[in-house]
Amino acid sequence: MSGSFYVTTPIYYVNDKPHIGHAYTSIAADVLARWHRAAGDATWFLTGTDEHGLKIEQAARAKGVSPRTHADTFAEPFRRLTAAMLLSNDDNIRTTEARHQAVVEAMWRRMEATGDIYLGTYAGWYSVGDEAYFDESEIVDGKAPSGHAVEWVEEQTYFFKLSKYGPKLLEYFESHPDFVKPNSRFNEVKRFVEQGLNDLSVSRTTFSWGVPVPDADGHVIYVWVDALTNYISALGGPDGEAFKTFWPASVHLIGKDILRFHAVYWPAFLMSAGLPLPDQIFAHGWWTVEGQKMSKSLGNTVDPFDMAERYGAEAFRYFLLREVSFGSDGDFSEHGLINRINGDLANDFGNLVNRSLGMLDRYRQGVIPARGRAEDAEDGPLLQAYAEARDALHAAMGELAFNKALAAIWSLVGAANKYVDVSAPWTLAKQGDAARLDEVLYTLCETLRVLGVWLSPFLPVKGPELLDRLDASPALRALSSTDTWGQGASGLTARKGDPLFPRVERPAAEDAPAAKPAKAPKQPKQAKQAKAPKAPKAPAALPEGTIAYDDFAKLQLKVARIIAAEAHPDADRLLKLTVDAGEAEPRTVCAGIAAAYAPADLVGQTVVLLANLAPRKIRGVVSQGMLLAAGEGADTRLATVPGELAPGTQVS
RNA sequence: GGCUUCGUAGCUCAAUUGGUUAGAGCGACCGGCUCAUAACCGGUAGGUUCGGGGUUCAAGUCCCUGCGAAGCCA
Repeated sequence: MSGSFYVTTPIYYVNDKPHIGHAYTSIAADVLARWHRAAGDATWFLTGTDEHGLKIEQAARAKGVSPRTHADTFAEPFRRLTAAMLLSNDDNIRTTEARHQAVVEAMWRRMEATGDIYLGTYAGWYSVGDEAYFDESEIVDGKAPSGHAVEWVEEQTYFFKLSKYGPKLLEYFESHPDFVKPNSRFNEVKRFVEQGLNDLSVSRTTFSWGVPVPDADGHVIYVWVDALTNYISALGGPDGEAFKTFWPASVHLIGKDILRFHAVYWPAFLMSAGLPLPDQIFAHGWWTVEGQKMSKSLGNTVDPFDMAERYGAEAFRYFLLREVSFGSDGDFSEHGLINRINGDLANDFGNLVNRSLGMLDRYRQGVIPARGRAEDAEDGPLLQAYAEARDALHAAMGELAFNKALAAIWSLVGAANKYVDVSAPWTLAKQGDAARLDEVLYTLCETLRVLGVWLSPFLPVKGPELLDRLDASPALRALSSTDTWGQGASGLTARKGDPLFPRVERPAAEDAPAAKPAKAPKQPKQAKQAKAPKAPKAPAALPEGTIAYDDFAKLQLKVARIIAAEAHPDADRLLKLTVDAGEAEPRTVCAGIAAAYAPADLVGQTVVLLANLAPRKIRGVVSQGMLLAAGEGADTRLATVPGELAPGTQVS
């Protein structure tokens, strides 16, 4: 199935810092690019920055720097995204580059030659914030629908005969049912075009930071003509070598906010210029953060650099693509991220690698054995899981269903963990059944190899690292080497190594959600309530993490007396305490203070108990609360209460 | 205001052209194993499929209506 594959992200507007949305699009594009490279396709992955426009010009002026300097400064973090998110982009175009501007000019001339550009007068309300004109009827309270300020502008501008392309676009949509994904978005586009298109004003005279209109002093080419053209200017334009190989693009990945520009304007420009249209435009969804809409004013934007640093870029990549279906909105939370890391990456996958290579190491000194004796009843389910996962994975990648692709891969991880259980290599080793043990270990190594290949596009460091440990040759890393079972070589020496994905500790504050207080009203409502009344109030300048008194009041802190203490039966670091909190029954509480206190020293101490913490089973003992303490290890000290306060007394 | 989509187990989501006892993951509970990263495997958990009405031999799956949410357009 090798051919050519060209994937793009939007060029990111440099008036903003990179956030989770930018990272998301780029990561998705990266996974596609890596997948297609592994499949042997000639692949090109383009990202870039949009650096023109009135907003940039004004922001630069406000800072007293040149637009160029401003653009340079703000483009830099976007370029760092490549290293931080482990992107494999082949190019990173900037609209301020000469190679781009030349192609924009060429595009203009082509459209002009077709007779689609004419000079006219535009009068209307212009919003700098939206970079768009609004009709009188759209103005709400003297402002743009977005709330941005507008000003009345009358200017001579060039127009593009967009109206002429309505029928052609509809015809094209009809014959290309996969042109826009998801389908619901395609429907929106169709409806928009069906309503009739107005000609589009495609030049500006109100600013100069852009590509000049050829032979028309004072006119600058409309930002979207400029911006969209990046997809071909990066290929050298219509006459470029790369253009011949890679155009039309296989897929433009975009956020749903810029769908119309990509699905209506861009195709119309291309038609006018006599160029082929991209195969597909895929609009993905938005991320909310901890249930709330992401916004600068709320200060809850997710910084991808921060996430990569704290949890690893791969874990972040995995979470974003696994958590929701591409095309739907999703919610980002650290709680969810940690669940994915610990559950999927550490427990399921990482541990599978660790236990498998551990046994190979122990029983075969790390040498991947030749096939031994198969047992259909035991091997069958795993081989079937492999075949099903393989087919599901290919199907899912074909439709950009990354979450399904990962689910398919994890179904094989699950089957392999079960296989270890059922085949019980440790028993085979004890019994000396070498032929069977060989087969089982080979099977596990082959599974790991397949997983390594499949996961490499998603986990571009840990995937190859696993293959390194398996001593896999380049041929054994190609996607095609996983098309049929058993291509993995015997006789190679594998290295066990450290756990691929260590479990991450949940921040103490994160623990609360485990109690799961029946999540009351749904997010959107909360968001609105929180927003409407709060909006006028500037977010108070309180330190991050500040809580309201009400939040504190939720904690039931009580004085308690320790009436018994003993070592926890199944955990070295814990003590099992019995405390009197002034209630009918004494409580059992597990505390991680074994290193600091001997049980006998504790009886009779008066301490502080968090009494309304959800009970939790800790290594087999149900702990009904938590004692306040400070310090770590042997330096831990319980918070004690001097004197003789009665157990049950409220601490406030 | 018009149009579109959606509302399924505590949470996130599945359910071929309407068709047998509505599924999975996470969480919870119980049990098993010991190779492994307090990991892994198994089992259980009974959700009026938002409410109401209708079509049909049969509806989560079609129609009407009410409520709620989201999106596009004006």
